[in-house]
Amino acid sequence: MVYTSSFPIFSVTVDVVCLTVRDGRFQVLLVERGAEPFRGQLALPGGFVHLDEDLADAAARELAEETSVTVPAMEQLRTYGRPDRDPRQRTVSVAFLAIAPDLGEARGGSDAAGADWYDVATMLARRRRLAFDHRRILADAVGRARSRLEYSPLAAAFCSREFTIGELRRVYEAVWGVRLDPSNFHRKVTEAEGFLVETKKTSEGGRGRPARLYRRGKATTIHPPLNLRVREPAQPVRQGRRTRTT
Amino acid sequence: MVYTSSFPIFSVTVDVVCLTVRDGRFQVLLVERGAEPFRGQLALPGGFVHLDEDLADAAARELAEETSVTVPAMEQLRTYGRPDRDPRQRTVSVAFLAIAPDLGEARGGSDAAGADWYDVATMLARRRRLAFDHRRILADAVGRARSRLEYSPLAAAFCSREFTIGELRRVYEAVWGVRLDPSNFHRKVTEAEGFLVETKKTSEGGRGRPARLYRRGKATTIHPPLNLRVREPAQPVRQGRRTRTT
DNA sequence: TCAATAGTGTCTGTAAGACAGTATTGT
DNA sequence: ACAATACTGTCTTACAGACACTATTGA
Repeated sequence: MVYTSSFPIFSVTVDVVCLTVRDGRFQVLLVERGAEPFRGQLALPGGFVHLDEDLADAAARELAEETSVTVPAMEQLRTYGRPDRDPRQRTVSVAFLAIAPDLGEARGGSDAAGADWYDVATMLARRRRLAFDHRRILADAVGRARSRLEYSPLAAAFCSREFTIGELRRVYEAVWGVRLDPSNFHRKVTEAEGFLVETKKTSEGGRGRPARLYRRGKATTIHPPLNLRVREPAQPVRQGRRTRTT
Repeated sequence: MVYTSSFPIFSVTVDVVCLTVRDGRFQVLLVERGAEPFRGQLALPGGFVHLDEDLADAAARELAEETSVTVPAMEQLRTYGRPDRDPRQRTVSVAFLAIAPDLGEARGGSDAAGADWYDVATMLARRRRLAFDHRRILADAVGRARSRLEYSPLAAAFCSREFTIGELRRVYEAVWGVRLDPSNFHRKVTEAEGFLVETKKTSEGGRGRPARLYRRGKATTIHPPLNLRVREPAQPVRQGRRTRTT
């Protein structure tokens, strides 16, 4: 098929940064490219937007086609359009951020060669290569996710529908790469209006005292923001100066 | 000229939301459209991206062409791509946020029929009509600017190169639509590391005591965030409850 | 002189961090 | 019993808001 136009021709694609926390590790869903360019390299799932399709719909479709993962909602991240970012033709890519709960083992995608979860820190390491400008996109997405945790109930999207406060805390710890005080964390999130809804159930089979299960509340923003600050694993801050990021 | 492609054909445009504060009023730069569709209606400055042009460059070019305004930097806002947003053909528009200091009276654009500043509140009123989905874009931009004030030195971009703390405060008051306590504001911004750089000069010709002039510092984020809360004009909060947004 | 704006100092209440202490499970 | 995790309470300190007070100008 050949398309024609009297305006400059762009291709528009979507790329999806799908993040999760598995076993306390912050991970991203990547596919192995089955076609040129960058054949065989790791890349974010994504592809061309159809002419009659909304951007977010295209992102959800590509994610499902290539990885068989579906997520409840996606958030637009940023658009990447440097003239040289795709060697084939001028392509503008709209990136989306998706958050998935721990989905167990990786799924074979129906479309791409293979889809799997990878540690975010590893993929952001200098020497790792991702197709196109996907390393940059991943970095932007991680930054966005980290800041979203503080002001929005995003963390709950990393958990299954019902979760304990401990599970929620481990999401923060994995995404931020810090350790948090369990007591203070408990107080902050339970006092944040609309963030969590208590259920009558408790967890089972854990090592310690069973924990109450919660569901995500209706709030879309957290007031006041969690404003949690770091307690480094190696050197716990005991006394004195407040550890604000400076 | 006719372009051809074997991929679906999109047009890619940029739209610029250029905001300023003039006489204590929060305003946006709009042009009157000289061509169909939406001829004669108000719209954000913007237009088609050239094939070899970066998105941010296109935004700066269109802004300058249509309004003769230039700004030091622009920030990407969001991308709008609903299939029906342009009646001509499938168009994806990347919106940018630009902040300008008070530039005095409006300039005639060299390209569009006319460019002028309009009150943001008026243009966001329900009954106002802007071309395309530009009212939505404007609303998103205003939300972004409001939240940026708290965490970044963006407010200084609304001021000329050297400014007083009073001028800076009036930016916050205009953008947020609130009144702030001058003393506490002074303390917060002067204590925020890297936000402001003191000069030796003072303002002249004002009504009260001359104020020291400051320049923007090197910080790109403000630590800690200003976290300023509202003192309503009508009903000053004197005693008791803290006025956090709830 | 007064009005207006700039800037400093200080008090108070809220909330974050530290951490001790209690509760309830599996091993 | 002990380790592990969940949860509660309390002390201390940092910081936002209120506001009194001083400083310096123009009218």
